[in-house]
Amino acid sequence: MSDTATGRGIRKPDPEELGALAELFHQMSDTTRLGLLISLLGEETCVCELADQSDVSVSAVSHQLRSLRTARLVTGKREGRHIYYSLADDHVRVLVSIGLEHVRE
Amino acid sequence: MSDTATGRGIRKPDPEELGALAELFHQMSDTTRLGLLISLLGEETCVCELADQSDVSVSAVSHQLRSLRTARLVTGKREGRHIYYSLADDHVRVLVSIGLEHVRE
DNA sequence: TTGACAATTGAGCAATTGCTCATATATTCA
DNA sequence: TGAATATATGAGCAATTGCTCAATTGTCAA
Repeated sequence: MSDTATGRGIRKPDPEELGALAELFHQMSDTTRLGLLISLLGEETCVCELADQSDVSVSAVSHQLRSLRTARLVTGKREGRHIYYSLADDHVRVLVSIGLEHVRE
Repeated sequence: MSDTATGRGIRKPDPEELGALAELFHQMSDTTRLGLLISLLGEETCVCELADQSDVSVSAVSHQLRSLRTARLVTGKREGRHIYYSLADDHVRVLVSIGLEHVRE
């Protein structure tokens, strides 16, 4: 069997995958970005509303959304003056869910 | 229902939980620490062997293990001159697994 | 066109991070 | 005891980070 290296069926990542994985967790490691992601677990939300919900400036939110966008964790679509952001896929939902389970136990 | 705020059954974390969650992901956001955690997905391993497997110094590994220990992601037990580290619980395994799924898709 | 609102962007700065190097502690064995 | 090995730790430094502030772009409506 090829995945005994890590036990229980996880194939050890090569350096490139390791870097990408670290980057994924890095995006979720800051309270501002993590808060944005958690807000987006619900419905798609515009920047100004995200800024209201968190307690950081619109500018700071926009900077962090850019980071999340570049890392392909969120996507935005313009509707008139507003840009509505949403989660790019469902992995974030699962990661947050497991993470919270850990933190709350 | 109380968990619609985030959709699909995740209750929104309070600020303290948010901080703890960010800290959890922070521990996994550095390639050195993440590499250590992934090494520990297999069997418990001593510091010198962890240092061999990664490509950082023993000192750097020890520093990062301290960080992981403080965050309660790993535990160490001494056996003679060696200290064998292992994962504190199974959440890391699941997080790495889901994360890799995301990165590899 | 003009004004107001929404969002992005770049520069700059304080705080944090992860390493190295030197030193200290712990354990075993001769 | 003293030497050798394993690990931990503190200081210090370069690199990174996340914010603010000011300026810019995009969109709508009067």
